[in-house]
Amino acid sequence: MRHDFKNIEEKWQKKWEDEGIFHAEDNSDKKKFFALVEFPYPSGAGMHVGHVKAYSGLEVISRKRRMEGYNVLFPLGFDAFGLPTENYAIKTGIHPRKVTDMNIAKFTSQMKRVGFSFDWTRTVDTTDENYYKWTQWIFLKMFENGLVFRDKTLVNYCPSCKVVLSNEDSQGGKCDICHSDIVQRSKDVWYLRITEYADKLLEGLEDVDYLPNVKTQQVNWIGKSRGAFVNFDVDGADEKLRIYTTRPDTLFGVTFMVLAPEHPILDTYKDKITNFAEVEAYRELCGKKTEFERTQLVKDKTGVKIEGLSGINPVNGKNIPIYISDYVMMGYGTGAIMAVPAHDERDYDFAKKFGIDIIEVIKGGNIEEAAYTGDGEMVNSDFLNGYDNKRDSIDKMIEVLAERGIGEAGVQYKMKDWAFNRQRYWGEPIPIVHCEHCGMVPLPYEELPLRLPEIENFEPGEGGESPLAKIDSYVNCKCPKCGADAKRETDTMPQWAGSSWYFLRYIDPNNDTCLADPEKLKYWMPVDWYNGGMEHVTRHLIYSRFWHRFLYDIGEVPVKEPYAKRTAQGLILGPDGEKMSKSKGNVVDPNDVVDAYGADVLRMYILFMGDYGAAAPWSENGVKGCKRFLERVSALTDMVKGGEADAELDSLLHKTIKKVTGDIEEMKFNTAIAAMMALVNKIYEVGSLTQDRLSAFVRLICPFAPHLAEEMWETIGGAGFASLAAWPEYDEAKCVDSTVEIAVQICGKLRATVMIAADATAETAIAAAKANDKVAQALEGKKIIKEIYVPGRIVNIVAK
RNA sequence: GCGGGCGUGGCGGAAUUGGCAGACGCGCCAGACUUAGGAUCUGGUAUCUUUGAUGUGAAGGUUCAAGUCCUUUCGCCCGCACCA
Repeated sequence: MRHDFKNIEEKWQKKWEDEGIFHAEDNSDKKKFFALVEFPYPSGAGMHVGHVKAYSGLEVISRKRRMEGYNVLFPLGFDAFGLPTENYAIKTGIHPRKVTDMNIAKFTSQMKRVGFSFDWTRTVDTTDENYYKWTQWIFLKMFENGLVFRDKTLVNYCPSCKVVLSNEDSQGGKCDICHSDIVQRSKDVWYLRITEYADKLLEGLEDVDYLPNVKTQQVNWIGKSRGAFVNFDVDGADEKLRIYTTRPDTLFGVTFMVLAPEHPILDTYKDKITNFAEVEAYRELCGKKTEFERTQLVKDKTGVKIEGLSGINPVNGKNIPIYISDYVMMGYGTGAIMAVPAHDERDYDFAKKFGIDIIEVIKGGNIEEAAYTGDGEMVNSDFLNGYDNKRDSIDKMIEVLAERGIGEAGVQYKMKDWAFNRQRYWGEPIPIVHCEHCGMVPLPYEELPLRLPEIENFEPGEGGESPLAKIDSYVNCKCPKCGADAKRETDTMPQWAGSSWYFLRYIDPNNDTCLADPEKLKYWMPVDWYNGGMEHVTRHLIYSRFWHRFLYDIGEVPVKEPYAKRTAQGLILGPDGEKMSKSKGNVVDPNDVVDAYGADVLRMYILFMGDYGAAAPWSENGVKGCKRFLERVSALTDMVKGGEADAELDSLLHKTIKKVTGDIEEMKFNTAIAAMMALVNKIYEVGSLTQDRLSAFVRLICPFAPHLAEEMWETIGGAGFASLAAWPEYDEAKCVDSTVEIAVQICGKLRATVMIAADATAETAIAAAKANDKVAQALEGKKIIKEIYVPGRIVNIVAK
């Protein structure tokens, strides 16, 4: 019997929806399970196979949890603000609102066809004014708590998208949206003070169950380092030059200093700098380099010596030259460094090029040839001589120096404050008014949401200003504080704003008096399991942990960390093993697979193709294999017979239930499916099975192939929905074989296998092994030195 | 450069964490049923000089026993990257 997947899939999807069987209950005594997947950006291209893989993991786990009796919240929404929609609107003239609605409708119907068990009654849309009202509300709360500021600094700017980007959005010097080169521009922009939460974000990682590499990546991104700030007197200036170093132990090796080209002290003392023209020329040269070029590690250092100013080394009073060079960044530390060429590779390269002294202060290397960055005994260091920077910690060094009034302990982070704005239309308006008298004034909470105005032209301004700046009726307003004429902020929030708290809104999606009801938050939070892509680890995952921790600090949410557990799925590669892309023409459309093979086959194949966390190439033949398997499964209803169950088959069934139950929890879906395939092969070999064995199998496969499972469940007269039936249990006793086949090795080489009782003693096992012909033959004339029996596994006899 | 990971048949991948390497699937080979097979079913399928030997990128080592642990080395992928 061939099953008609099109009809049965439509039939069950409709029944599930009509009866609302996947709706999470709000006031329940049941144990809760909150499963979260990263909500999609509803692009015009529709659903991608990557979406299916990203959601299928927790889909299976959520379905299993429901069958285990949990109250499951497994929602999906749409992260719909963003540039692609806006660019499409610019190109076609269709309003972003319309484009978004169309795309959401398309995505929703495609998701439903896959049979995902999302609770569609809790969908959120970040572009809905009832949603972004609360995004704005959180922004104002941050403003109120001093976490929002405006600063004119060098920012990452994408000339193609005409927007300012955060550090997270310009990794590798490329725009995260269009991949063109980022340039540095001086601009007045909004920042969120995420650095204030750096330590809290680090500490929070200790209490959560994240994949180890997710944790390490976040730790590295935050990049906390401990060191010391040291002030150097400047000959020729009446202010001190402050530097940050993680190696205060090498202070006696300092032979020069380097400033970032943008360092403000240069402008303050430009009259004293006799070669200021040269300095200006070098600055101009650096300005032309992109941030990416500038951060490339290059052996060939460039720089200019500052004539007229020199530094004084605080430990020995020596006069040392000051240089500017672009290998020092204004954005990290103080924008100035003490250079120790003997023990730092970059300083070494610079000193070699400019002919500066190299003084060894740590023994262990050969400074004639290269910088020595290792540990060792300290020399040429006056009062520090005899210390060993391996034995004595950096903290000890800082202490010794501080006693002499040199430097103080300090901490630095690689993470920078979050540039929080886009000069575009399709984003949350920033609810701030600029008033001549009162400065930056937040909109009163009761005036939220601040709606996006209806406009015709979405094109951003040439000078990088928001299209909203052209709308006078929007810009001109009254100051909420003094009532005078004022101007509204025209920047909008970046893409990541709406996604920084969306999981909270699923809990209470229609609440219009607060983010979400505190009682409901208490029941549902934290998210029990969050699955998503590795690409979000240093963006969304950091941002949303920051927002959530802030909301905790102001008492809006009941738990510190939003996500108790975080896993990640691997990419699906094209059939050629390359990353799928339109230009390579290797994209597989999941909708075609659903059309040709059905949703169950698609789901099954995506989970079977390999390790869930690893990348794996698509294979059309692999899809066919899964189709074949499901055909064989569907025919099982014809094989039901009464009478006694086959004992061997029964045992395998219980082992399979145990295996699948455990594998799902570890996201080892591929081996779970392999075990079910092996079971089906065995059933075919036996030729029949009993009704209750089939019932158990149908429930077992239900999370993977739910439509087929429902159909079979109905055929065999199961009550209600298979999706809500009890998860099959296994009998531990039946998972243990009474007799086992064990391997017999002689000197580590396999010679035979023998059947013995599972609970056999070492003596009987070894005796049984020796009784084997081949073993006896191999042992003939040899002296037995050692006999090993590993229960249920192996006998190894060592003989000479 | 730093951090993380990986390397197993023709292919995707398994291996109870030190205990019979290659589960399961694909592909391939043979057979059955067929007018037909790119459908279905059954059997086979690591390699070789096949009573045996050799095999998990390479070379050493620990062990009764190594894909798994240690050392060295080669190659690939991902993240960060002149972070002072």
